[in-house]
Amino acid sequence: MKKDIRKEPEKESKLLDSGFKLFMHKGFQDTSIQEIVDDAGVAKGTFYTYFKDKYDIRNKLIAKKSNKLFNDAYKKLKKTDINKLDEQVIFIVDFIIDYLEKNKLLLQFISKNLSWGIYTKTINELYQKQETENNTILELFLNGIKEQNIELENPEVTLYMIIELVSSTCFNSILYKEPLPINEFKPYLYKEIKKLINN
Amino acid sequence: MKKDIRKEPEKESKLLDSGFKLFMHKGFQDTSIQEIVDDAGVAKGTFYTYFKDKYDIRNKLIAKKSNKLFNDAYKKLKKTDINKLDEQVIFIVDFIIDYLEKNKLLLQFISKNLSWGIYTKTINELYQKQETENNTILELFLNGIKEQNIELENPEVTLYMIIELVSSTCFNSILYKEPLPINEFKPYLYKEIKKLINN
DNA sequence: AACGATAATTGACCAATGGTCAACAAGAAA
DNA sequence: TTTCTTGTTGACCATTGGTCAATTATCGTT
Repeated sequence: MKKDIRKEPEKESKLLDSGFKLFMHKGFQDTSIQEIVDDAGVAKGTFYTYFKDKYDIRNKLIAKKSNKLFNDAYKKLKKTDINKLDEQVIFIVDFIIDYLEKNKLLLQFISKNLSWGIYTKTINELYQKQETENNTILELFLNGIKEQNIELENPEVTLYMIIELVSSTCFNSILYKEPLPINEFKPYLYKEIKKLINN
Repeated sequence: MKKDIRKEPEKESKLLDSGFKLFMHKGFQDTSIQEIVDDAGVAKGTFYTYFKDKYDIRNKLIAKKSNKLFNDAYKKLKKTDINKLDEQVIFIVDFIIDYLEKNKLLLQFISKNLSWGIYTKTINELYQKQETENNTILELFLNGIKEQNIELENPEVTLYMIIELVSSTCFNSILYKEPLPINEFKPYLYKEIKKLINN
């Protein structure tokens, strides 16, 4: 028997849009499901055919938005002719910082609700349903290391540390100006990234 | 007129204990205030004379527990004769990792609920009410730099990056074994800490 | 000791919300 | 058309965070 797919993707994406809009302006806790479905123009019960619960829509939103941001950065990099690995990484970091600085609400939303476990789990789910693109930065990184003869004991771990260092410090630098406002903080950060890559 | 202080600190600490116990075993969301006050043996209203709301008790718990852990590490360090700055920092990091590895529930609680803004704000409040000790690692770090003639452009920023790198990566390594289980991950981390301090 | 003032405590009560489900609608297959 | 599956609806429920008027305990003052 063929599986019947009648679920309209429009409804899900409408709910996602409404959820995102409301989470941005009112925060996750202060947004009720009733408000989301009202905004999306569907009944409350419908919400629960597309999402397991309130956390489910939040996780999917974070995963999608983060992933899009990341892929945009990667696409823009491919249009440049930057060819040194450390500069490539810094280009991507810079793109992401700029974007988040201009979208502090998004950053706030991500940093308040993101946790590594949730993120990887949801990204994985979306990837298996082919609703998201692959993890391109790892490829970039591994290729760069091969081509440029960079010696790293464990590239995956190095990349991981760079990502963590960037995200945790930049979030604070942009949102709370701690320990420095982002523009003063950048040089230190980039120096450390170079150190991590070039030994 | 003298200020009347009749509030019993016992009640507050009983509520904190009950809250901690329940948050550990049932999680923050699944613990109701009714359960906390029942466990502490007070009425619901009393809760709200000691804490502004449910988030308030959570923030105070995180701040207190994190602070205690940190100070325990520092006290133990002072009993050793480690005198190189990078080794001192690694000693403290090691102490904290060990502790959190043995108390995964606490780590989970902290990492799920901690955000930098909340943390610094709450620590600051507690410090002003003299309910917590001072920020000793910064002193250690600055003293070490002076005594050992280490050259760092901006020591505060370096220390900050070390703390962020350690916390974000170790949390994931212990809880999710990503990118490596903590024991395999440690060498990479310590190498990077040394790089950060020694250039 | 007695009194008044202030602060702490209580628990019934309320409003809001996350989630359920029986009934209904719409479309596909026969 | 009839049947079956899947999507949709919104009234309804249980739970919970937070309030507040009334009560009790404690301190300073006379």
